[in-house]
Amino acid sequence: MPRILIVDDEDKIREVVREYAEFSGFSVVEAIDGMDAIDKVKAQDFDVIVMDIMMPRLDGFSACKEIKKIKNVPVIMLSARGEEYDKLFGFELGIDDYVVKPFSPKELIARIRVAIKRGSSSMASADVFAYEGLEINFTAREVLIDGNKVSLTPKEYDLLFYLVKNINIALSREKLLEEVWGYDFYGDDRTVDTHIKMLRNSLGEYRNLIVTLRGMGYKFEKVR
Amino acid sequence: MPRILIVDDEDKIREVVREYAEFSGFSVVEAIDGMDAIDKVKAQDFDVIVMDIMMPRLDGFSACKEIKKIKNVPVIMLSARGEEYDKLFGFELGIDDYVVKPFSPKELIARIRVAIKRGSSSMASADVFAYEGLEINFTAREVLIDGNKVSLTPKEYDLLFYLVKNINIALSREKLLEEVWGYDFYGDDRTVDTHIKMLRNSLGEYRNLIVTLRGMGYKFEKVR
DNA sequence: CATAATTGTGAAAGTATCGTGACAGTTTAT
DNA sequence: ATAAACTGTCACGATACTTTCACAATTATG
Repeated sequence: MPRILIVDDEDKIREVVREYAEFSGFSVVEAIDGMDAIDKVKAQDFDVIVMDIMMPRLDGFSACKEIKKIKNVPVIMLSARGEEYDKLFGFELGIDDYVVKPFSPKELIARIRVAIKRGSSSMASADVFAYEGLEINFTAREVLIDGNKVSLTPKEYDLLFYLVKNINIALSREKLLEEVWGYDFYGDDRTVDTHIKMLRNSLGEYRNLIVTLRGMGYKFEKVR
Repeated sequence: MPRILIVDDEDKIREVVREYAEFSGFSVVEAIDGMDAIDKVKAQDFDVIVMDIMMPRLDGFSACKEIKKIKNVPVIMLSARGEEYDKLFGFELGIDDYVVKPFSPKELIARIRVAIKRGSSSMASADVFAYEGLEINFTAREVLIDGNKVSLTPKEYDLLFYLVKNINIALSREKLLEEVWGYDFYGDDRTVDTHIKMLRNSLGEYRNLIVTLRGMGYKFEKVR
């Protein structure tokens, strides 16, 4: 039986969702705000979290951010009508879906089903590059070396992703600056070098997948 | 920036997809039904089309059929819950993927990315010159002899690339200096000779593809 | 064949590029 | 507000590369 966590400070909302969800065959746990939700997530596993944005103590976005650090659970946000900007902001946080209040419980349940299905199928379309013990997950923005998560800085991610997306293609510093830093970056060419250096250090034993093309730039190369 | 065409008669659906897609770095064009979509496809190029099945005037399947006659664009179909059409029928029409409503925008974007990647997987293959055991890959800035990588210096690459790009064309030292070294090089003519020497050494058994034109210059010659 | 013109080549001097650590300015987290 | 993390720049040293030059080898010419 799929387990869902419903997070909202309004009793009435929780009650309605619980009713429909249980009728639809889900097991429901409630949390009253973001802090409460984080505690529950630490203690138990859920298949999906349905969370309001506006809540006392800790809002939905912040809670979502924290939760994603703990476990990768699909999160569906409940947003009040007219919170357009928030949609974009939330998507960045890894929010899977939005349901605008007032919502039809039937619709919410349908979306919960979609989220669960997607979550359990372990994301069939996960965009991943793998080579020996090196795994680069573009979707999750995650790099694993021998199963251990490597934490990269934002620029390191961006640079690595661009290099890997253009595997076996020679890339000049200018090209890299334009594509990774942006066309409006008017800094030193050698900035690339420094970040390549740090990226190589982060890649440890796989550092040599990034080859220097003297007089030209760099390239990510998959050896055979 | 990849361009996507979203075809749906419901404003709300188009709006949501547009928002997420634009945030994800896509350029979005909307069409209100199948006929509209066909007009747009005739006028512009898209990387992927997201289309509803149930629409007034011209439905998604018929529109897809027509569109495929015009251009080969990946098509993702949106089907309402319960509209369990025969998937085989759809794939026969060249439909690349199905997303069932209500969908999570995040999932749709992921599928759009996959479709684009698939579509462009037949991307311009690496720019390569090959002759017997000699392979010159311009894209990767790589030269292989019998499958083994040959490491060249920057000038050797540049010189070789220019020679090969102008295969069977006689090139004077002046021309080579101007094109490979740059118009602002004010050095000795004979510098070319030295680099030709080193390049020939690097090319090993294929050294004689570079032919000396006495009193003139050099040329890269494909025998036979 | 002798000579001049031209090209091949090795070595040495000169130059450029890259990797790196340090640091200051900035952003982000706490 | 303070600490921590990140970014961009710089300068230094090691290394790789380029250029020049002198001489050897080759080719053309009378």
